[in-house]
Amino acid sequence: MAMVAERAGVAAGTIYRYFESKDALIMGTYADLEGRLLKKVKEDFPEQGTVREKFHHLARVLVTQWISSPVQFRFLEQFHNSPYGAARRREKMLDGNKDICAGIFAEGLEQKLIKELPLPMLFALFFGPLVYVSRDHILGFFTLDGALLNQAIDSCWSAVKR
Amino acid sequence: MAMVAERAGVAAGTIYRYFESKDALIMGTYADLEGRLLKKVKEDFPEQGTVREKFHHLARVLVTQWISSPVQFRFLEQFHNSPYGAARRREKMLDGNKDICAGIFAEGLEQKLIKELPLPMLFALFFGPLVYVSRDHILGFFTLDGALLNQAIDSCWSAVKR
Amino acid sequence: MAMVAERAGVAAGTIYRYFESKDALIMGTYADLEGRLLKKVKEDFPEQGTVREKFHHLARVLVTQWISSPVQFRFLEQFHNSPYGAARRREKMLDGNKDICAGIFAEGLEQKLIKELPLPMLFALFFGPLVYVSRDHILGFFTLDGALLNQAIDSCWSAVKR
Amino acid sequence: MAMVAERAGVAAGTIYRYFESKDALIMGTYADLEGRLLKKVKEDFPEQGTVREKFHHLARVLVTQWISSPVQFRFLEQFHNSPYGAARRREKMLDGNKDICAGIFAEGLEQKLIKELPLPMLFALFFGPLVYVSRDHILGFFTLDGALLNQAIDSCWSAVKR
DNA sequence: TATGAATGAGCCTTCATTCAT
DNA sequence: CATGAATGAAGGCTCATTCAT
Repeated sequence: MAMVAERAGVAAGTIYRYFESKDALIMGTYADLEGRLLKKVKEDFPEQGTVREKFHHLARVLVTQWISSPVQFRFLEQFHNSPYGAARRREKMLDGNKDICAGIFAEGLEQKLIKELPLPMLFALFFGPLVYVSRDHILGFFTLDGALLNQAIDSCWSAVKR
Repeated sequence: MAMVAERAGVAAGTIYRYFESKDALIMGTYADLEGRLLKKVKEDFPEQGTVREKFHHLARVLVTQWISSPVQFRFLEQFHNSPYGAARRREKMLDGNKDICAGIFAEGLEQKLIKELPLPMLFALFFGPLVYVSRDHILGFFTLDGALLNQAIDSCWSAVKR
Repeated sequence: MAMVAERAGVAAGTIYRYFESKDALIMGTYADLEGRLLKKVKEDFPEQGTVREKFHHLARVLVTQWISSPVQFRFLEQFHNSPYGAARRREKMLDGNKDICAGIFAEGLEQKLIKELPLPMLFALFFGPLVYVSRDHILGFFTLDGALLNQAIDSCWSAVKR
Repeated sequence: MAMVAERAGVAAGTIYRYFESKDALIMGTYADLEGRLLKKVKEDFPEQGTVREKFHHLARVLVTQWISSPVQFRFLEQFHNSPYGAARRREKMLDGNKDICAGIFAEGLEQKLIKELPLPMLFALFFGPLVYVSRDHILGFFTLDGALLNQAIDSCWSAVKR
């Protein structure tokens, strides 16, 4: 909290006018980040395109965003790996509100284009590699240029498509 | 450290005779865990089998181990996500010592069975989903029975194979 | 201070237009409360009664007020136990202004009805038990009905009378 | 806690090896103090004396102790006025273990020497003035010499005796 | 070699007070 | 006059590490 305050150029106590606690700050920051990410996804979204095109769009936008701001990516990763990340997912599963990702999977399933597997597994197959690929790019283990990203997304598509 | 000492049945200070610091303890624990994991992989390893069979064996053993001991899985995950995990990988890349996983990929590449992509990317495509699938099983988002595990591994194989 | 402001329906800073500091607010609140208490004592005060009757009236009114509003009682108690309580008493001793309580004691002394002891000691003998009895009633250690209150006051009277 | 540590000549963290929390430190300190007080009461206790003599002994020892160490007296007072003091009393009432004070009251009641009133009320009548008298002596409102103390105790006895 | 008491920097949070608006 | 955002010292507590025994 001290570091956050310092970077924000305010005193430590000031944070607590805007966030009830450290946890609230983390949750709020996550929600904000996710919102901005999804907003980017919705821009130029190929509403009329094929499912495959939608997946490509989604994946490309996400990965592009992630690797363009490593600090945010680290934050998202850590959030997902924390108990709060798990809690958030559990909540999300309960309220029927499909988010945009789940929507694309649903469409793919409906059209019998992708495998009939539990949704979390489809997510794992499709997003797992994208997250790892982004991380390794950020860490410098290899360079993810446009061509490689395309191949990565194709591979993910291969994993989930029938 | 206090908890570790207590579980070990020794005094807090004793740890420091065996490990220079908390970090060293974590690194050592990781190395030990990884060693045991790889040992399990080597048991019944289909030395004479096809590359695909080797991948299947590797994946099945790993996932089985992971989900059979969630605490260890959490530890491995956290380690990989920490700066020390990255440091370790960097070191590994430098010394030419191929570990068993890299070996299988090398074999697949040699036989032109899998895509010609940077090794970290192949790892991401193959192991990313496996890790995520294991995590979601542990968190209870779905149940990974034998059939689903098979489909998961097949999907991962689809992602990396030519 | 934040809570006080909220209950008062004003902003936090507004308090400082009316009270110089938290301490001043506390002192002012105490003075107000004491004033109201003494006002109640003066209503129906048996100006023509015996000293014993005056003591009874005084004690009954005070205890009745105290236990009818536990929050105020807590405040008075805490105030008396604080350095400010002591300071206030010291000031009071200096200015010759006898308050109503001291007046009754003076009358009793004059009429040789009560023991010749230092005033603070007479106060202790008479009010100490009343405060404690009120506190224990509020805390629920016993129930102070009218009969018990009468006995309590009689006992206090026994303690100070010759 | 910082001040306690400093006075104890240890680092802040050291306290927590001996007391689980600030509350535990307070409770422990109180128990210790009370124990020492009661030990003093038991020395030279007139086991064969009359109830009145026992009360006199008890009161004299307590007041003498209190005023001989004002800091401890302040602590005891604050403790009794805190929620923990109330909680402690409640616990004590539940376990039948009569403490030495309650024992003397019981004896007095048995011998029909003191009024039949609820125990908390008898405590209030007898100890209330003693506490107040000690406090006022410590604050310098008057000087409690041996003679005055005797009169105070006699007065308290008058308050509770039949 | 093992112990475990001691350390102290650091953590999150609160709250009386100020001051530009 | 009132506001309320900002302040920052202080609070209780944790924990990796050290060192005399």
